[in-house]
Amino acid sequence: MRDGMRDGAAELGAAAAAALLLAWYDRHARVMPWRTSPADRAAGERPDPYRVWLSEVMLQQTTVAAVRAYFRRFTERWPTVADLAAAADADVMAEWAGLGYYARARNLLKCARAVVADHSGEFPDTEVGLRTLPGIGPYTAAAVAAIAFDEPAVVVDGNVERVVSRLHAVETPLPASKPALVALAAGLTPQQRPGDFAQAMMDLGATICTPRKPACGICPLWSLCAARAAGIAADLPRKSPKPAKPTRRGIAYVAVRADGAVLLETRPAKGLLGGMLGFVGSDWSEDPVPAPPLDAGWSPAPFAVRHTFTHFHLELTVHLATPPQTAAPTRGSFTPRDAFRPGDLPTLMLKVWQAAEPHLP
DNA sequence: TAAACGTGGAG
DNA sequence: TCTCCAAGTTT
Repeated sequence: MRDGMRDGAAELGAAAAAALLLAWYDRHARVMPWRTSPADRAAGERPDPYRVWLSEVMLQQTTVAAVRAYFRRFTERWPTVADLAAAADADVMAEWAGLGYYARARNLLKCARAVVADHSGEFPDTEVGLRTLPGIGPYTAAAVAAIAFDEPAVVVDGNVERVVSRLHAVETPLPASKPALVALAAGLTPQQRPGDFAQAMMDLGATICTPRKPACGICPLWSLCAARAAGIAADLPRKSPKPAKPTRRGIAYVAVRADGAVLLETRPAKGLLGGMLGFVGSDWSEDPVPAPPLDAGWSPAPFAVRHTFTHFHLELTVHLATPPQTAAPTRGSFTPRDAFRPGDLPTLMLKVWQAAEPHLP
């Protein structure tokens, strides 16, 4: 059984924290293309669920600075979920190129098509309903429900984990502490303005309650923060150590015909860079197996391409060739030079192209 | 539960 | 150079 008096005190503290945070947000909310201002909402304007969803997916593990340009291009090219659902896969993957975590783009299309096919073109207006869609997990479902539909869902991202772990001085390391942090966040979440509250928590984490050197001196929750009082704010949240990254190697084959056509392939829909355009190559492993896609006078390029993924370093050797017009590759196909936009490539492949291009005849 | 899954910026 | 980290989801 829970202690009624202590619960009452905790509720008062939670209400105070939410009120302080919302007051701070009203003065300091950052302007972003996917947000409506409190003033606009007071005038009756509602956030567009499509834009809220699109921004939240783009923002998964990705900085606001990186997302801005992509959000603008996507919404200009595909203004509604129906427009996106009707887009060609290759166009969406190309537009996402460079943003990373490409499963998001694949699921983005699946989700848009599911909304059109199964939900009459309207996003479900509850956390539970949203959770059933591809690419929408616990965080995104709660965020869209709160921001677009005013549902008091408990929104917990990395910012909220940090803010809450400090506010309550939770010393258990992540990810073990996650359930406790969600419970604490639930206790803070108000019934009124849940969308603003969620965005306020995330803005606070992004601008004041930062991972390193938090600006406790100007924090609206200063007076309520247990970690600040204990002098350990900068040490929280504690995290379990991460495993070291191994180095893998591979070979990329860059073939450009005399007419300028470039050999490219669309990568398999699963796995690393899945669904993205790229150069044909070997596997990536400790001991890669060469796999030239056609008989040609391949010559090793005088450089290597290094790239680091989430869980390993990659060192690519590049082989160059200028095959005849008649060459028939076993993998990929030759793309006319004027149809090849290097910007459609994921960053690793763009690095390969930028390194190889000056060495072509 | 843990591993897979990108990238660019900050310190 | 190198580690950490950013509005996580899927398998």
